[in-house]
Amino acid sequence: MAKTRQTRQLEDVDHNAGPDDDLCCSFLTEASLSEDDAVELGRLFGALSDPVRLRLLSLVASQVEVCSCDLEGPLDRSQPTISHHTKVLAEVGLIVGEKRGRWMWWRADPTRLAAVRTALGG
Amino acid sequence: MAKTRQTRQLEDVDHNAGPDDDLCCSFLTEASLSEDDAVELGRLFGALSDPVRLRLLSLVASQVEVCSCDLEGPLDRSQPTISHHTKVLAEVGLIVGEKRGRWMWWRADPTRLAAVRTALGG
DNA sequence: CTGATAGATTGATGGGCGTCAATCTCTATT
DNA sequence: AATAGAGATTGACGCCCATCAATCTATCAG
Repeated sequence: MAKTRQTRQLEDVDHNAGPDDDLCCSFLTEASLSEDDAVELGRLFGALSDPVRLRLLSLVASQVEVCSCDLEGPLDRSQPTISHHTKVLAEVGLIVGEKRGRWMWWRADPTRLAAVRTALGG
Repeated sequence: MAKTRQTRQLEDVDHNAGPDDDLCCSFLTEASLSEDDAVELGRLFGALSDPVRLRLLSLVASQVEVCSCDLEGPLDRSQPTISHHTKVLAEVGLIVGEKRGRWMWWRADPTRLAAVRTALGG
């Protein structure tokens, strides 16, 4: 820490953001992000930080619905790996799955993507 | 891979995206992301996936300019750790540094943030 | 020149993540 | 009931990352 410069403590926020809450309105460029919001946002960006997951999301988002079985080929990854990535994306709400018969169908949640965009200063 | 479903190979893209190119126009929800774009975007999101870096960026972006020495306090991290995080953010172009005298001053690059937003489907 | 300070770099450590083989569960088909 | 296929789970392996102490470099004050 320096001596003659403006500083700003964050601390003491008491911000009880629920588990997977919608990061309400955190405008990254407006005020200092609360610690909890930062963790939540970080989780979202973490889910987006893997190239395979990004292409997976891109595949799902560019169609109405995509079956898990149709991801292994284009993404060139094993079945367990695909299952892992869909799980990660689903856990942060970027995609939503529905099991029909033997197949798992995935849809993108545009609301969630928009939330990320907003957090970035939409 | 399944049998009776639409598939789409990506491969053979010959996409020679430069080192730290501006991810031109990748609209996540429109077409399948190229492998190179996915790697580049992933790097950006990776830089944003750490809560400390998000708060750091938030601190910098909410002001005209912030000195490194004024980050250790609010972020509650050691000097080497702050230096590491600023480096990561600078490497993907989210912040830009300028050394003046003994101090390092950081600015956010709104263009870069906007690029991420666009890639998300702005 | 000397001492002090801001920041970068290095090395070490602990933890998390991407990947796949093997296995398990569930569903549909015969 | 038996077989086969789709997806989830587990365990293991290698790699990357966040963190800090120690050190190095550069800049200013005296």
